[in-house]
Amino acid sequence: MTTTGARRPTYHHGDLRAALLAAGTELARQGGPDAVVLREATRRAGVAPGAAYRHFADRDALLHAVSQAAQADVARAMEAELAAIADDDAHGRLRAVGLGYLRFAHREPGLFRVAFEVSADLADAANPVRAGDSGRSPFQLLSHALDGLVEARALAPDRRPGAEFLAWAAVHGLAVLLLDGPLRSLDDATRERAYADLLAMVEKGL
Amino acid sequence: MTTTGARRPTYHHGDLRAALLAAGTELARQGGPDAVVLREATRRAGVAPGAAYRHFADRDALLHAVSQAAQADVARAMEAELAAIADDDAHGRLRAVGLGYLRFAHREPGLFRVAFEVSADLADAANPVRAGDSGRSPFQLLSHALDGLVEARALAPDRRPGAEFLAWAAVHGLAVLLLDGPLRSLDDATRERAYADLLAMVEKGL
DNA sequence: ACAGCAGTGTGAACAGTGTCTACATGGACG
DNA sequence: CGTCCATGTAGACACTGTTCACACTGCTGT
Repeated sequence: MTTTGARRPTYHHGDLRAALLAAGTELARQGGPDAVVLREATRRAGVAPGAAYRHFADRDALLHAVSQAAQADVARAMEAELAAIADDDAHGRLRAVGLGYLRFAHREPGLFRVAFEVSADLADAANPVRAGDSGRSPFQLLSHALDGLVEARALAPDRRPGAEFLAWAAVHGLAVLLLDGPLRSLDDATRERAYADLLAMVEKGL
Repeated sequence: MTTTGARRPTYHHGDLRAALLAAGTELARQGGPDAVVLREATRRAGVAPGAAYRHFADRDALLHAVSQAAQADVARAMEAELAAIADDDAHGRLRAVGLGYLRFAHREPGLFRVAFEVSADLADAANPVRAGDSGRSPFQLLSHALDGLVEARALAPDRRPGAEFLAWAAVHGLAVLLLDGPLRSLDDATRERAYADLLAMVEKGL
């Protein structure tokens, strides 16, 4: 997974860039952004530290790449939840993308942090479509679900372009608070009810 | 500001603990959590690196202390907004604490990040009252404002204990998205309108 | 087929970091 | 006045990101 997609030169290593990205992703999964240590990634790829600089300008560039891959993972999780919902159930579709987002944050806290705490990347999250990467960004999925809801019910006739951000803000904020906030240790049922309550609040408040 | 309050022994340095905390806070203000570098703090205090370990067990302990101080700053900012609102204006008081929170995040992004991105601290944010520190925590202020609103209007008769978290989630999420998200560079007027919109959404959705 | 070459990985080095240890110092208190 | 414990120092260690000169490798053009 997380194949770069482009060229596959098969030089000395095979595809070091992909190997470093995979190692970085594994580190991110276990320990969040700070755990993405360049030297450790090269170690796991069985390569000297300097080799990384043939593929990434910086430790930040590696972290950036891991972050983009993690954002794609979030989007995939959202789409998976979406798959079970009928196309005309606008209410359900909004709930699904929100749930996908929140559940991913709980299931993969490290990746989630890297996806959205790496500052420069959030700016990309709302951008049209990433170059090669296939799917939509998490923000686009949420925004699209909101569009559907607005069409289905005449929910907010004067819906201004910021409404999707407000919804995202609420969902993202709950995810963060559940991640390392006062609600960290919560049993599954209560947490799931918090998801539902928040999404209801968002839908009602828009 | 940020005086520890307790003993002031005037040993070699005077009060190194406070000096380190001040230096750490300044570093946090400029560069967020990663910028809180123990050695740099000792350098600014004019002291050897090892000296810090007489007052903080860890770099993490220093960061933790800076985080608590920053949380107190957030609370102060919220209370400052609250001061201009009449006691019986429950609507206005909820808005005020939310605005204080959001405006602080924009004015002091580095401190805000340290206040709420340092994982272990968020758990404390909701706790009753911190040991020596005078005022309320940001969460308590928000929760209190919500209580007022519930009393004033029979807003949510079956208000479950999680409602304040949902409101906090929405406010916090917007703050984060505005900090290093796609809305980063936004003119002041638009940003303030986003604050108002979100708080309206929260109030309507509760 | 062979020389060249650009892409790729190596090894050693540098500065900077957190952290530990043995040692020095100086103010407080008997 | 003398002792002692809290405080600060010096130096070391392991680790990090980053850079440099160098070595290899496999494709390219003649």
